[in-house]
Amino acid sequence: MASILSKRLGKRSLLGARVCTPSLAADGMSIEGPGDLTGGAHLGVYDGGCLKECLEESAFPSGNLPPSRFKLYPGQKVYITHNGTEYAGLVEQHNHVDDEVKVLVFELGLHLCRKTEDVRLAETPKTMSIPMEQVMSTNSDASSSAAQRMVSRSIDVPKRRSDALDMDEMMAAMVLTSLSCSPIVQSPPGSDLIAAPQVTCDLWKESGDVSDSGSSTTSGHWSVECGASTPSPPHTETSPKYTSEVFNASHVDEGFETDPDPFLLDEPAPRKRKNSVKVMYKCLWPNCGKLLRSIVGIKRHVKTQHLGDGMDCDQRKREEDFYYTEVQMKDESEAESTPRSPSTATAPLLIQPVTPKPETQVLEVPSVESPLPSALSQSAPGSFWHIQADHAYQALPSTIQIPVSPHIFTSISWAAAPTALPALSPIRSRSLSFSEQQQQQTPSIKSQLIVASPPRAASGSRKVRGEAKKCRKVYGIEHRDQWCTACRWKKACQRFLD
DNA sequence: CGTGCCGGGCC
DNA sequence: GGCCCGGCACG
Repeated sequence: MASILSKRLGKRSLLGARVCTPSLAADGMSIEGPGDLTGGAHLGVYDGGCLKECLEESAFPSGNLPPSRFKLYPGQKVYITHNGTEYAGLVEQHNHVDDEVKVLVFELGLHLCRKTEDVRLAETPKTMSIPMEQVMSTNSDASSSAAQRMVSRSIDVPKRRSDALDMDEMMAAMVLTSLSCSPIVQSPPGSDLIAAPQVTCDLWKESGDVSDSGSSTTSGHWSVECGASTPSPPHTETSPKYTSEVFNASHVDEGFETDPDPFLLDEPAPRKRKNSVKVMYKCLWPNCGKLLRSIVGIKRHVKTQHLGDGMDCDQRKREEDFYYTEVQMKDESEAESTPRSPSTATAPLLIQPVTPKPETQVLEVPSVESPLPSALSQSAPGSFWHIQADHAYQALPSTIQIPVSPHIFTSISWAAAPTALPALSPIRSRSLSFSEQQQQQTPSIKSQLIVASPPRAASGSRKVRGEAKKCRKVYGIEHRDQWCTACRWKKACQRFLD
């Protein structure tokens, strides 16, 4: 039945139905109206309450509804103007073909025929809640209370509104969802987010991108890592950097660079950083290693700095992905907002490659390696010097001591570290001559020795007890006066050297 | 536990 | 610098 169809349409239509025109009313029964019945019509509904009440209540509501195509159902309460007076009535019949409505006006006891457009609908909020089923079942029934109920179902207007609302909400939700889902991904087009429906597509697309980059998979990490979530701190210096990057094509630095794109800063990246761990994207291009906060940023970097315009879009895009990797950096100090020099920037940070790409290996090397040597070079020398002093204290020729005693090894290992130092004093050099030779012969073990030796120095510095007899043993405690001086002094025996 | 001797104090 | 000794490591 057409009514069903129209009803459905009506639901969708936002328009309220209002039909009468003031001037018209005077005509009485004849109704003229628009031919179009298909439009969704919202009819006021009246649940069989008293007419009077309806009149009072509905006098205005219907008026608010814009005149338009609508459908009237038997039993539906409407208002019509007759002889200059408005009367409430019930729809008896709605002739779609002629677009006329037959209305029963109780007050006059008349059946009036009016054009649809001249009929004003009485609408009540109550009707909104009426379920569809009711409507469906009552369609064909023109009389009886059932008809009245039917009317109620027509209340689509409000419902429709809710629908619209839902749609809006959904849209909003989708946008939000996409935002939250694809934190880092947001491409420079972040501004697009503002846009409506179309955006959605892009967003979803983007989200896919996100997972692609691996950020989505790492979300677990974030949740695990607790800590102060640091929403992107103000990066005031970013702007300048950005400009420099943009304008200086040859600009290549390994430094820690904040994301140049202001849009990206406030986005997902901050969110992801639930704790102090932050995700960065590192350029894998040889000798570059640039760090950026966002995928977009790194992509752009790779594109502009390394790939250039040589290749076509597709190829370039693939290349972009290839030349950067995601890394998690543990940022203990909140210094992230301040620029750092290349050397200091990476050291305190824990760089943890997230992506399985082989290139990631490269990342760790620089940051981890650099601090190590420096630490050793600083600590080792001190111990070394101390040892040397000890040897000197005993006033024994270094050439003899070193080869003879098991300490040799120790000495050598220690010596290795100092060699790293550019300048050795003549004295030191002399005492080290032996060990230095060793070191030159086996440069490859240098690092090992360096690492192992420090601990030894502490405990191993003590001279191993010699096998030879000592003065004490020889002469006995009774003849202490016959001991060598060293023995008397409880020093290393010089008479019976091992 | 005896011994070797380092590290350090006293003069 | 000579002398002495507490204390540790080693066997």
